Amino acid sequence: MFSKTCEYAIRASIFIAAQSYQDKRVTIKDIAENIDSPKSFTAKILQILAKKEIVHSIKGIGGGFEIPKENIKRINLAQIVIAIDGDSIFKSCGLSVNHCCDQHPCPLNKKFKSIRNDLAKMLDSTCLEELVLDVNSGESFLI
Amino acid sequence: MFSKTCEYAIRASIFIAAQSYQDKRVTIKDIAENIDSPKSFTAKILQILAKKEIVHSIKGIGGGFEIPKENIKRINLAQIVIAIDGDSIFKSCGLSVNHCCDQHPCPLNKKFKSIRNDLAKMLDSTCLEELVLDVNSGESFLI
DNA sequence: AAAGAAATATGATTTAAATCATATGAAATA
DNA sequence: TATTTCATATGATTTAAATCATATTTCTTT
Repeated sequence: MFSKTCEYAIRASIFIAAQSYQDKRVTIKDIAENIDSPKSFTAKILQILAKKEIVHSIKGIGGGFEIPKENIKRINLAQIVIAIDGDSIFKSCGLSVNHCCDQHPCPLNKKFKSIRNDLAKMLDSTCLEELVLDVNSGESFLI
Repeated sequence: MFSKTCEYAIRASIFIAAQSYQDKRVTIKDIAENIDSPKSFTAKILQILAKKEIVHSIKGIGGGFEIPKENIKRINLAQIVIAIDGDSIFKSCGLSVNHCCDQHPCPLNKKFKSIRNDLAKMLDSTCLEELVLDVNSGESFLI
């Protein structure tokens, strides 16, 4: 469904948000350990998220990553997915038929659109905050 | 969503079925040309489909691939997807969290399950026949 | 100002998927 | 039975994603 990169991005974002929610800033090492991801690879992903202003990075001693509390409500999964994988998951043809569209549909066009729409709706309506609450209350896990 | 291999498998199956529906047998070359896929790669995929008895292969002059008419009704997309990609798409965690399950759910477990179920339902309820009819009537395209 | 701790930037390596190429085997027909 | 046409089998190559490694930059603290 998502690329591994995107999965790590989502898990990292949730973790950072969960810590920021408790006023804690986290380093790459913290993140990698707590979401069980390769450290350098995670660093690369965080750079992208920082550039897209999904996470905020602070260099130097005491630095790390955080997500301002106001943003935890505002950031949704769709933004993260788009930042990493682009919007192909929302638009691309399920059978990779060239130029598949309503005027020139693949045999699955209609049925796929419905599922893709559900996915898009879900990603769009799921903000970090609700995921953070679940993680912080021990109802769900990142590892 | 699906691997490229699986996409080719689905398109090839639809094409073969569409031709079989009109009592025509097709060669690998025909298939590759008509679904715009790499020929040798397609051959490899067809071997798998033949072993899983989704398509029927006939060697020698006049040979090729076909899907017996009775089967065009019976074969659904889920069977093809499982033959190629396995059932991971129906079961795997959207965030690749280790051992994600109801007792140890990732933050997206619930929401993903709902979408995966819709997908499974769609693949299960879509048989080759309905796709073939669309293709043969010119309503949808494989290329 | 110096030292240390952090992110950033870049490039190399590994792995897996996708693709290409070719030799082999089986069936039909002449 | 020889030849041709097809699928089958196998392995090599390419490509892209994932991972690893390291040098550089920035910031903080002393």
